[in-house]
Amino acid sequence: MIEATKRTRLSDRPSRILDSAIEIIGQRGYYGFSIKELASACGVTVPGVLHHFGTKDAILLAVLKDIERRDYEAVWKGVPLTAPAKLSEMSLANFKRLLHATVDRNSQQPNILRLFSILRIEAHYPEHPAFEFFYQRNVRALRVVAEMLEGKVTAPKDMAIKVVSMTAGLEDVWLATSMAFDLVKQWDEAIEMLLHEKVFA
Amino acid sequence: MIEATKRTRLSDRPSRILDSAIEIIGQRGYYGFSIKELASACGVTVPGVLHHFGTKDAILLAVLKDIERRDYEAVWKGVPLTAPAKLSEMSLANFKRLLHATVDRNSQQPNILRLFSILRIEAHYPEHPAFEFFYQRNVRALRVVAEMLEGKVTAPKDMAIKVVSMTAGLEDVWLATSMAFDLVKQWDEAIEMLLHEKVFA
Amino acid sequence: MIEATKRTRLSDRPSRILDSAIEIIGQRGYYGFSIKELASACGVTVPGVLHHFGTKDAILLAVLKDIERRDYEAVWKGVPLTAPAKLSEMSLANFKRLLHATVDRNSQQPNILRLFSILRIEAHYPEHPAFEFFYQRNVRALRVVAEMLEGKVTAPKDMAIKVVSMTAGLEDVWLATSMAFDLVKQWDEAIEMLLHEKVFA
Amino acid sequence: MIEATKRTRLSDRPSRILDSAIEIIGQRGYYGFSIKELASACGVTVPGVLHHFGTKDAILLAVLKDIERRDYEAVWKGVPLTAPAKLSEMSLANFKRLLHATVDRNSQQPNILRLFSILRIEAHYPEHPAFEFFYQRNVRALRVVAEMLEGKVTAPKDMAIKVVSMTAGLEDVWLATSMAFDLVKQWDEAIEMLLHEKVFA
DNA sequence: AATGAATGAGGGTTCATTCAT
DNA sequence: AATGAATGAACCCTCATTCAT
Repeated sequence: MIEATKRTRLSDRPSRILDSAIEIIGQRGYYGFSIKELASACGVTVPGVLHHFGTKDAILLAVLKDIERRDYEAVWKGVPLTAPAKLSEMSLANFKRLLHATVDRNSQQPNILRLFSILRIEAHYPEHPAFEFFYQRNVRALRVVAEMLEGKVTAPKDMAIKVVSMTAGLEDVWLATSMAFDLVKQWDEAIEMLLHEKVFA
Repeated sequence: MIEATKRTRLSDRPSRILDSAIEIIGQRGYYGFSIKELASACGVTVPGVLHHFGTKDAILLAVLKDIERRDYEAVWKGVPLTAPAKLSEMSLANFKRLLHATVDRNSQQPNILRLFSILRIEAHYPEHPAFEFFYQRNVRALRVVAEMLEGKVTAPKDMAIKVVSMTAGLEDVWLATSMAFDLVKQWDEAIEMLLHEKVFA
Repeated sequence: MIEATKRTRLSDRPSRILDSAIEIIGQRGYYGFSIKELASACGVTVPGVLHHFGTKDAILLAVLKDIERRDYEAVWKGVPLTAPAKLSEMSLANFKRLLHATVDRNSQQPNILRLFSILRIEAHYPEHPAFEFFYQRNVRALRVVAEMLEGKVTAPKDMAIKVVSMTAGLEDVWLATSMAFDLVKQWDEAIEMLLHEKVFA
Repeated sequence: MIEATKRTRLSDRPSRILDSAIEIIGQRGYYGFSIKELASACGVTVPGVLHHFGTKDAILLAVLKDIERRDYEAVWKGVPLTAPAKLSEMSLANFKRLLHATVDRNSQQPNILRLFSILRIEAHYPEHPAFEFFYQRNVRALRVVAEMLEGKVTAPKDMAIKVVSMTAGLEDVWLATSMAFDLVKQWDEAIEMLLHEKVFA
């Protein structure tokens, strides 16, 4: 039968399944995504997929945690400031650099961006399996950005809302226009405009 | 059930169905929404719903067009400028006033806002029944805003991207935080910051 | 749903489904019985069956209630004594006559007997969907028989246990031996032996 | 705990598996019992269980034979009469003593009793893996009891049916009432009533 | 002795839809 | 205008079992 492709390395399958899941969930969201589609997309049977993750919801959460972990390693690992007290000591330039790096990374993996875009909205509904994940994530994002802006703008919490909203909004519109503009450039300009107010404060 | 007997001449049942549909689609999106749930939410049978709209996709489009029509009547009807050539003649103050009115109206019907939020993202996928609707709507929004900004900012198209993104982003974050901040106030401030660059142009 | 006559003229399909369900559940019990088998046994599709009953558990309960209703109409309807106070006024001869009629009827519908035999035991487990049904039924049987024996034997409750147990036991053994003996005759003799103690009381 | 097993040598795992199996099968029967549940109930993997027994059916039969063996050792071992010809020579007092001991033992291990109760009924169906086991067991029980009663009652075979039925019936009702009465006492009394006829014979 | 991987078959249930009434 | 019946397809998930390790 199949000699080469059938028996692969041990941990190969689960991560290949997660990769396929990102693609599919990124297109149809959680409700439009089916295990069967995922299974046949990576050449496994449906129970074969469930053998590794147990449940549809578990697949979703595994995908989210995997992406978050990789993002953390790629962007945030180098940043030594994790204690909340220290976040406010970050310079404005470093703040921009950090968020710029995040947006830049996002612009290079649009399928992951698409997944987060759609799930973030779907998960507003409390019974959604990723509700908790995104609620926490959103709260944390607003808090961290606000802390970073502490002492640099007049109303850090309000500015955090605007910065986070602008970032999410630009990413969504970017995807909606089939990536027809330079996401990073637009974001850089927008951030400049938003933070320019500091001068007058 | 007793209420159903005193039906008005023009059956208000279709519009009551649409109201329920807004609620449900706004929570679970198109894929997570089922006709059965819609039917029992407004006390009709499933074929009873289909009798009026024929198809699940048709329900979705009917909802979208109904909302768009009502929005148009509420916000845009008073604006005399519809011809593309005339849009650029609108004053910056009127431009802000118009968008402000839209955001203000949206903030008063969060369930409709939720519906547009989720569908806008879901419909990125070309096979989604509302793909065409949202693609056109998005293109039109960017074009109209850009035309309005013509002659008022240095890069109207770029600014349109930022304004549209900021609006969408704020609305999403507003919903995600259980409407924990004043959407209109944040939007007003953000628009001021974005359009402030005009001074230096 | 709550209707006296199950068999509607237009479509006897629900009652034909119940008849097939008796057969199958009587052989494999609740856990060994599948809707698919039931469906193809009476020429319907699986959703066709579920259209009428909604759920596997609901089928089971519908079967039980249908049988109980028919038994009530066939055996107990003629008995005017239903008020607990009146049960003890029943003569011993009438008591025997009533239970005899029940056993006689059971001996004529072994498939229904088989169904009750297996479910009665399966339902000892509290999570079984028929647990409540059989628990109540068992309590009621012991209570009713005890009341009937009031004033006729020295220990009515103990005798009720023996009578009920003997009846159930004989029916089970009868089924287990492929109905190799005369159930009614054995029951008549056994009851005579059990109630003979009255002489010495 | 009861140190009943004598295979204490290396691996008591098989017997621990059997103990868990008794519990589960006793609650849900053969059809409602799954290897997975059994496995996780005793901290082994599914193939781990199958490694010892090979098959689901084999587990069932191993359980039955193990119980039968222990019952034989506990109750019947002391009885010297095994040759059919000798059974009829047993005194009536010894007959009662022997069956009393069996019922007494059963009353002390209700989970095993439950298992036999449910399987005995389930196995009426010829395709059940324990059909043969219980059919033989039932035939043997009726024959052995009949032989024991030979020369002591007028119709030994009929009386055997009643004695066996009464025993099984009392055990079932006892379990159904959450063991609310004294099983052994009820059985003793019932047997007295049934065998009282000897006086008139 | 014991496990992780994988699978074919089947479980109950929901889905959007058609059709006769 | 509205319903009950019915269905094919798809849903997530569990089953007992095999096999390489």
